[in-house]
Amino acid sequence: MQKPTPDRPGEAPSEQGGDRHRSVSIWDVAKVAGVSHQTVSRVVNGSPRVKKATRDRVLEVIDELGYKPNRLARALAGGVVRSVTVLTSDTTLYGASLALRGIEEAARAADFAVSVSVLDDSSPLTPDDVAGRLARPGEPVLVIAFNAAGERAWRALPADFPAAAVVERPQEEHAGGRPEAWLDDRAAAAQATRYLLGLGHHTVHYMTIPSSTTRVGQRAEGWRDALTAAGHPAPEPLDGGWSPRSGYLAARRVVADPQVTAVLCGNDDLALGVLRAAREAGRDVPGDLSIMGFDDAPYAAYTHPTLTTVRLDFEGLGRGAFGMLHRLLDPENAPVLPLWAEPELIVRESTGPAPHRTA
Amino acid sequence: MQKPTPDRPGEAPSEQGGDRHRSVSIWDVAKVAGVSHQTVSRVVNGSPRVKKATRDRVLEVIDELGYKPNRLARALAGGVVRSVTVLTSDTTLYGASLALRGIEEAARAADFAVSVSVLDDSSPLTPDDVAGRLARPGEPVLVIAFNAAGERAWRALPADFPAAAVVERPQEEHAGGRPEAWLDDRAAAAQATRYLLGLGHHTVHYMTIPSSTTRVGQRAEGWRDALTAAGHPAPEPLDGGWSPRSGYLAARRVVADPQVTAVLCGNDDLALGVLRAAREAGRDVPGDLSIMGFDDAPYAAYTHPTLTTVRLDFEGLGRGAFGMLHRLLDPENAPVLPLWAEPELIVRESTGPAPHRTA
DNA sequence: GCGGGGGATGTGAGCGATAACATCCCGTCC
DNA sequence: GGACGGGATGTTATCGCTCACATCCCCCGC
Repeated sequence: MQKPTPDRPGEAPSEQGGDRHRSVSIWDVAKVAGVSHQTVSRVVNGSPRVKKATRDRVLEVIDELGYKPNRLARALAGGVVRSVTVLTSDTTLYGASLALRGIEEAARAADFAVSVSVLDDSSPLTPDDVAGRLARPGEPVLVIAFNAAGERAWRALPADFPAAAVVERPQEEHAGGRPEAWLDDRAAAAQATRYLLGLGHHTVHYMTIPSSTTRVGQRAEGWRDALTAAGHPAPEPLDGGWSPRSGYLAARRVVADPQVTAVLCGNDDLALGVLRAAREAGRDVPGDLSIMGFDDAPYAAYTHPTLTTVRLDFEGLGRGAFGMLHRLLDPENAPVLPLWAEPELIVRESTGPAPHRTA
Repeated sequence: MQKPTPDRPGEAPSEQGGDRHRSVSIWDVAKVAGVSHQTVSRVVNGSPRVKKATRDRVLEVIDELGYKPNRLARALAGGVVRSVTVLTSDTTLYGASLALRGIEEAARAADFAVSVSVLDDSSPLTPDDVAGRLARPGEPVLVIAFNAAGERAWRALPADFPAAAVVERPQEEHAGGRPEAWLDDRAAAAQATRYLLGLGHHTVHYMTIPSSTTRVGQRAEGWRDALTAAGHPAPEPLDGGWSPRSGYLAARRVVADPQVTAVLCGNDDLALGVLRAAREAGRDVPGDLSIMGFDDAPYAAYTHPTLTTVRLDFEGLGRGAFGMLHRLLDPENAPVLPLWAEPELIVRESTGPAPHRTA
């Protein structure tokens, strides 16, 4: 009489008092329900080839015992994946943090676990390094590539990884390539520039955010596009960073120049810094100078003056990127169609008609 | 000599062309190095009982093959942990996002993987639910409990989980309890209030952020403490939310009251909203009305007027919380002593002497 | 009445590591 | 010179789960 019920291989013959904290496993459920562990596995994974009666009983036992599948074991055994690692370079950047939130939401809805691994500029980012950040080889990856570190990670990622990214612009070289979600910043910047030109400004200056791509960002290109299309030469862009402080520092000189009547900034933080520089230089906004941001940060509607900006749907973008990855993993997964909202111009107080030219 | 090299149990006798993508495992290293998998494991885990020569050879092979231990397998087998799940309710709140960053930094330094699970208000948060979010039972947890959802999660967490939290205030009931990291908001708010009273304001109003605890937050208490200590009755607090918009809405009425000359806000976003409300009501800041924030968000130094606020070291707090957890897991882990910086009053333009009383 | 299909289940072999215990080897000590 | 002791390694059992394949059973058709 070795086994009345198919005993768990290593089941201790003693009573259950022994182990302090072992959680209920698939075997426990199987034993109570009087089926094999594999049947339980089938029920848990929704296999169709289980008789209804059996399935119901197993479900009942699962509920009764409070069984939760162990993600680790599942992944180890090579089952369905259900986890993503997000590679991002800064969880506090407005766009990145929203994208992360979007990813997390979508992932949770799909019952995926989300790991976050932060890239700093010093990390090597060889394929090996990236692989080392994963919970297990072959785990799906989402990269938030809004800046150089993110972009590098995205490039470093071996092509055979299941991965998707939120990027500033699609990679043309890898056209065959991997799924990427992006916002049409270029068009949005062009629209913003046209809007400013339409107000009568002779030209529009642009302050850059550090771009993920080597030379110029999408926003800068859109700005240049619009200027060129309107027959205006593009002035030299101003190098900004991400913070209000960097905007302030970069703007101090230019803002004093009366020839400059409109500045489009790569994000709202920069715009805020420029706003302050303008005020210190004694220029009225928007009377003497129009200042425009990008992103529509929550505070943009409450600064003084309130910021004209472009609203970007970073959260939707994150959700979309996850959706793409999800579909990549299994084409069954419906790609939610209207993935994210288009950029939208939000006109507030910081921009206005060009001043009368006195020169 | 039964087996020249101890073959891996299920090793396919065919050549290695078969499997496409299996990563190198401990067995592969063992075979190449001519030792048992266990010896490799010992080397990887720094066990002292391996001869130097052996260790060196194994390390060499590890390097040559690019072997990386599989976290999943490691965890499954009950080895050292090296992963944390962070429970947070909103990755975009300033404090929470910084705390998350701090946690991630510290975790990475300790070679821990970080998972993030976002709590929404609707999640049930029974112990079972929390357990379901973990990669595996017994995984360490860090809770960012700045608001109600986070606080609920922290309470719901069974006491036998290895866990730590970043909280608004220590839980007195569970005094025996679990490690918690917090900033002395109460003292900071009291200090802020005293500062305002010192400017000659007859009283100070307070606008709350949604508190994690049932009735009032730490900041509100500190404010009340200071008022009481100075012999002033505390006016009814204003209910704010987290956003500039909510601050604006909540302030519109009060701000018109000339009796109100100083408002301390639960965070900078609220202060920004109040600032706008004040401007719309025609009140000069800081001439007629002093407005003060909390947090020292990056933009606070660039608003108009710039915001007097309290700088809080959320990032350090996150690092500290991880440190506590790390030590909890293994007392060996040195508790980095100066865990985080104390709150610091940052005086800028939005506060000033009380106006002369005309009434 | 019997060989065939399937559907419903069970069995056994790993996944990649660690823990616990079993060996092996070699220098010491009596 | 042999038993002893301990460091260096090897072996085996597990962790909790999924795969691939083996069974088993029942119903159908000729």
